[in-house]
Amino acid sequence: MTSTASGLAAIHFALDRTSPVPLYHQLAQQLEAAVERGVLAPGDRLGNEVDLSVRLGLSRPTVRQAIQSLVDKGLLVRRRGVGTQVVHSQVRRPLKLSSLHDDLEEAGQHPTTRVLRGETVPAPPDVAAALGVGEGSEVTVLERLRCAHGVPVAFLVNHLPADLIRLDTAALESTGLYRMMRSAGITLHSARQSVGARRATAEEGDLLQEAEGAALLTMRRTAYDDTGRAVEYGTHIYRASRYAFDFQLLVRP
Amino acid sequence: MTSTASGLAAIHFALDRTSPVPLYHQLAQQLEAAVERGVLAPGDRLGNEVDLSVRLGLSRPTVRQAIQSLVDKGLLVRRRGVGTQVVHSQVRRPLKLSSLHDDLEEAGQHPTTRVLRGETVPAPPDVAAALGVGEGSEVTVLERLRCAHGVPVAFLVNHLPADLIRLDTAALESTGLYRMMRSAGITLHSARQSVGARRATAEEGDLLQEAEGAALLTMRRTAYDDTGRAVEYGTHIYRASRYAFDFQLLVRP
DNA sequence: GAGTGGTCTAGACCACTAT
DNA sequence: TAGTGGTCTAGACCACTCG
Repeated sequence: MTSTASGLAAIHFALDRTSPVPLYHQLAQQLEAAVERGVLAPGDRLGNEVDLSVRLGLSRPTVRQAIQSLVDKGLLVRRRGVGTQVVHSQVRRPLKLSSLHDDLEEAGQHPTTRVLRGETVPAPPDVAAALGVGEGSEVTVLERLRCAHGVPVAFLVNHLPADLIRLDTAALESTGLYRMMRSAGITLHSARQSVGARRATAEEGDLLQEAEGAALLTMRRTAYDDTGRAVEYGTHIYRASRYAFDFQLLVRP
Repeated sequence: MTSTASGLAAIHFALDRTSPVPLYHQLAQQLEAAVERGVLAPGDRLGNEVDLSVRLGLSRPTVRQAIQSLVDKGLLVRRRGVGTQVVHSQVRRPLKLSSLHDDLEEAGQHPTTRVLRGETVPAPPDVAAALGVGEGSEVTVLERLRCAHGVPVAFLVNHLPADLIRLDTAALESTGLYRMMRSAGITLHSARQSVGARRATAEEGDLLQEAEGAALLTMRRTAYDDTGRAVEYGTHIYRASRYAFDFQLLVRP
């Protein structure tokens, strides 16, 4: 064990028991940071939960909880009788409730949004069905044009129960709908999505600067909060020539 | 507490300590079954981990582990100071490494597959890059036509390192590629996907019984195993008129 | 056989929510 | 204030993998 200085041995872990952040979470964050910074290289073994817990002055279950959270993220792999290893590279950002705004921002495309329409209307039948509200009850309808580098990328139509959030066009243009919902105290739980394709109508072509009949990606989504209440229904179209859904899946054992 | 017979109280849990199946997993399965059968209705509280652990003769961490696994699945929601509740309906099948074969089978569409091509060839540059193998090294290439009700739905092209599995056309036509890989001892870990759209070429139209220029859904996927090794690279096209990707996302807190 | 993760126990104290 | 989940401990034994 004197021959090689393993990656883990070189790491200094700083755990603060007075912090409100749970110990297992502090440990997980520092392990993840070590992986990001390359201190722990892909394939490196983390080895021996017991030793690690002794070294850190934590109980083994706490150390396990930290490691498990990174396994769930796909960053580490545990194998019985073998050990825990850093996963080999390619794993990053798992599929989340993807927001086009965030997607483009991460890709450095400086997205801008123009709100074309934002008002409260009686729910049409399809929207009422998707949101699980009475037909004709009040819903907020949003139509937005998302651009990157000044070029249209997507046309987004969203419907929300009218009592959920207050319409704020300025905030919508700068931060995106999901962040607004989050800061309005809505905790998203899950969403159903359907991704398809079709050809653009003449109007859609005008809007997105595509020819009539061009290929479009379509996405329909209904999002639910903790309580199972539908909080958003979106029907979006994307220029297939400029946008694709890109994501990572993790296989649950 | 005599006024209402709560759903949970009526359930008989049968835990077998001699079984190789972990106790927390047995409990999770039976709780899940109770939700599926409607014994536990959406909104029902599961309440009180401590009482439940006493009643079952389990420790609280074990009960927690069972509940946590169902929370991770999106079936239950826990809120501090409140309790644990069954999530309100709409949650089901989370996004997994989706296999078109399984998808269609679950939808009752009786899929059939015809292997159009299956051979070993030197890896072309794009395939070599995606699989992380040397250009020109041996890879297995598969071309398959997937049909439902005798009508073409998708054209699937897959590349795999040649040493991974043995080509078995019969098995491929009956069980699908992912099951074959699984039974060959390959444990999938994650995959990167990109979903887009474009218009069909004349050849693609012939193959899929669509007009030239029809909208197609496209999917590119690289799948990795435990060790981070790329085990499959697929470039698929789907008839957008007959197929859409349908899935459920869970938001991780 | 040695070393690893997987499971399980029986407690403890804390933080949050509701009333 | 009572009740809930959230965190944490200090052990124990088992199952699997590898040399």
